[in-house]
Amino acid sequence: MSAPSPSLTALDPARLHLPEKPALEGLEAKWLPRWEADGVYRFDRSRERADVFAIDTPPPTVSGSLHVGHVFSYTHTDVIARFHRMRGKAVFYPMGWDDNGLPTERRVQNYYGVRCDPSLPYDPSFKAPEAPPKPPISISRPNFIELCNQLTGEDEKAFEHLWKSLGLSVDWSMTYATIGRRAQRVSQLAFLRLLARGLAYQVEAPTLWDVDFKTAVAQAELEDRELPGAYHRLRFARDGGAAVEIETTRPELIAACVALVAHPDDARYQPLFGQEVVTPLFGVRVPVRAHTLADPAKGSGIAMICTFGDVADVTWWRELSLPVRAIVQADGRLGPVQWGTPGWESEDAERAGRYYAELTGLPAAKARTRIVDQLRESGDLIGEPRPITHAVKFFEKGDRPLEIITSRQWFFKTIEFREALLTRGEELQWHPPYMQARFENWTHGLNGDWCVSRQRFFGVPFPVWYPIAADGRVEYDRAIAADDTRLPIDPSTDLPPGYRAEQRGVPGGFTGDPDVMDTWATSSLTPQISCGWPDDPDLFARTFPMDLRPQAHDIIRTWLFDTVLRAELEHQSLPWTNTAISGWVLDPDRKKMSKSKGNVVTPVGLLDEHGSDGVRYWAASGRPGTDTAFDTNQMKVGRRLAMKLLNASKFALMSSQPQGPITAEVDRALLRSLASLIDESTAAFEAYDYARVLQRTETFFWRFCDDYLELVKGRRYGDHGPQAAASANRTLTAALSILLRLFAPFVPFVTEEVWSWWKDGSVHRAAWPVRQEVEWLVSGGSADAVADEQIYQWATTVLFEVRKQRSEAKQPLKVPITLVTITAPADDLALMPAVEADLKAALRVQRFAYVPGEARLFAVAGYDVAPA
RNA sequence: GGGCGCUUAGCUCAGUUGGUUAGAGCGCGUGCUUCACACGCACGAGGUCGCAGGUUCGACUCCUGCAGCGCCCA
Repeated sequence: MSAPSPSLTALDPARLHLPEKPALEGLEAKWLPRWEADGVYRFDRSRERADVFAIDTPPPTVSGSLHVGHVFSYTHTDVIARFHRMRGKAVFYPMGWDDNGLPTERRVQNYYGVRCDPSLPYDPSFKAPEAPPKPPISISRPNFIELCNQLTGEDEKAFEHLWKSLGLSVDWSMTYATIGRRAQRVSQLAFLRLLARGLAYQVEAPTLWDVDFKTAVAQAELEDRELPGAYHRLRFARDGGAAVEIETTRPELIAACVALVAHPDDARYQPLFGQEVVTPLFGVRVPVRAHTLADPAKGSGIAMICTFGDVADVTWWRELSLPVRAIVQADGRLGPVQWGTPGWESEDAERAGRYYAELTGLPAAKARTRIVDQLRESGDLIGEPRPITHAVKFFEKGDRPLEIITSRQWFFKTIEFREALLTRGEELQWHPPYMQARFENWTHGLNGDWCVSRQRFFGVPFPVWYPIAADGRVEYDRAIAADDTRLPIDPSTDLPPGYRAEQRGVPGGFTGDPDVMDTWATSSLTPQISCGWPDDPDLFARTFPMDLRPQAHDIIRTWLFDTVLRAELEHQSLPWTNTAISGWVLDPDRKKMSKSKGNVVTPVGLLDEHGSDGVRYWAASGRPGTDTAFDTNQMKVGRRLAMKLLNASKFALMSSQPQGPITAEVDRALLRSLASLIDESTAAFEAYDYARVLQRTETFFWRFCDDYLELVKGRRYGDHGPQAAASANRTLTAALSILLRLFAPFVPFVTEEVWSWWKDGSVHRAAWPVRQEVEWLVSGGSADAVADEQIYQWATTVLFEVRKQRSEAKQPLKVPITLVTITAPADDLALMPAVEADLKAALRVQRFAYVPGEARLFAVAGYDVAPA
């Protein structure tokens, strides 16, 4: 890493090696191994916190497919990382793999044709079948986890290959996996610390439940899906009064009804509050209650409360202190009920049992169909069901609507930190700023603590056991925590302190917690995992809180929120000071690209076809937060830019002697405008607006090629003497040095290639350009600067006017123009002497003549067409 | 239902505190093998800036309403 110095823009002729014919092909293969061998992106952990730029890289789910969206957003991060590295920061840029959880389990099941059965013992000789058998074979949990590790290992290789090909400047020596030993240790330790402080707790409570995966899910994993349904109008009998009619979309839950509810201000139902009604079919007496959450405009304005049909039921149940009458089981089927026993009292238990027997064991959807027939037959269905479309809550990866099941689950306290989290959201610097609203929306809308246990297999286990009482009852409220010096542990194989192996699962012994943590319970600790908490306090002090969290906007409610929460709980601080939110990649129809839509493009082929620099160019032109259309055209443009860089650089360097003081007005003007570009680019980068830097630099570069290079061509070849050439040559080398460094974060391969022709060391470790580099070369006050700028502007005007006429006359450039007569104000004409020689050469004009006048007129006398 | 964002040339997008005639690239058209580059060069055509009001000497830009698209939340 070099500091800005005059040598950066200087040329050592002895060092220069120009290729005959520069090419883009093979640059990735040439530079990737060299960067790795030279440790160009290695983090220097001797640097103090103030000199470190720490990035909390999103660990991709390796079981997901490689996606062009990955390429898009990870390029943004890399561009920022490279900028800060060039500015002299020690960039802390590790990569992680997020491989635990459902996506991996699903993939392993399908890939190998296996199912996990935790009751089976480990089979050390088990080998995965060649082809997935049907039906799937059952294997033990340890065997299943082996397959998970095997497959994720392969997936990680594919991801690493992609990232490297893309040119991410990650320090690959710091890679972690969220299922790795260190990540397990950190998440178990963090859990135990929350447990000790009472911030982690377990409770038997209604929990969102996926009936296919048979696991609890968190609020953050919900999504609404529009589904056809129907309102069923039902009759509830009332002693000595007219029946009450309610409307419900879930009549199969009548047996789970514990009350009716209406709005306290609803005059229609006010007389009923406190009275009892009787459920249809099952004859259960339930109270009519008042609650503001009941919507008078919805249905008949009075609803049945079941335990539990939806999240509103949970609220009513809790706030109105209602009993539990649960019928839906973990598998989504209606469970058996003994009518007439305590909790299941009925006016007519025999009749209730008869109806219910036909429903027992049916999945909810089938039970609904059946009960509608029963209701029709009993006369309790008023009219026919009215079809509607309504939003139903699903697990985002699930296939059937969620149920709400009462079960024992671990929770992290979240709700009581709502205000603190909102404050953190204000402290965090959002790029773009409006994304903070997503965070606030979500945080305001939280309706419960974070359920972190999952009834899955491939994940981080809870490091606790429970004693088994003499009567065989598991004593959940006496959890035995693991010794935090021994982490990570697996309670299904490791022993709790003071117990022997043969005491597992027997009265007087113990049992391990069977669940694993929500994948986000580990992923929310990526700052702690990568920064060395708590085992490497030295590294932690140099990197935490980190500088940047890049991520996509769709996981603000999960990854970003959870990470802010964990840092607040453990460190009472933000985990990072900035977050850069990237948009999505949209297909040409402006739909989000996703696997399920089948419009995904595999990125590896793109890199081969357009070159890494070309693909990066497209990605980097997408501003933070902005969805960007997938556009191979832009990749081609990027590739063209890279090619142009090769060729223009060759020109700038090929006849670069002599070098000398910068004396020409246009040279000074060019360099001064480059100084402005440096200022603007640096400011934009500091504001995370990398796309602006690329766009401005590209525009400058193209003008540089089309106007400046053409203008000085004759002069630099010595047509006007060595001093004039020396000025042009020094300008060309300086401008090239600065432009290469401005482009380096975006197109790292081609800039490194060109840099290597004439400079030592990597351009990616070279100092980011500063205005001072120009000022070392160009003297003169602001009056000179204005005059030089006018001359440059005038030169480009003449260039344009004469080119236009040559184009209209359809004359090739090799045919000289005999005479151009310029009519213009005297002020303009006074600028000509400074650029006349350059213009004559660039435009092939034999002679200029000048006529003072009001309007600008450029008259081409004729072309000196050589006789055929 | 609440919130956020977007709407500028055929396409993809710039347009920083309101200020001459609204820009670029791609695509298109017409030419050009010009000794860095045909993965090139020159030139050209193409837009009443989503709609309707308002503020202002002046609005793509600020305000209000509406519409369409997308996303977040309930």
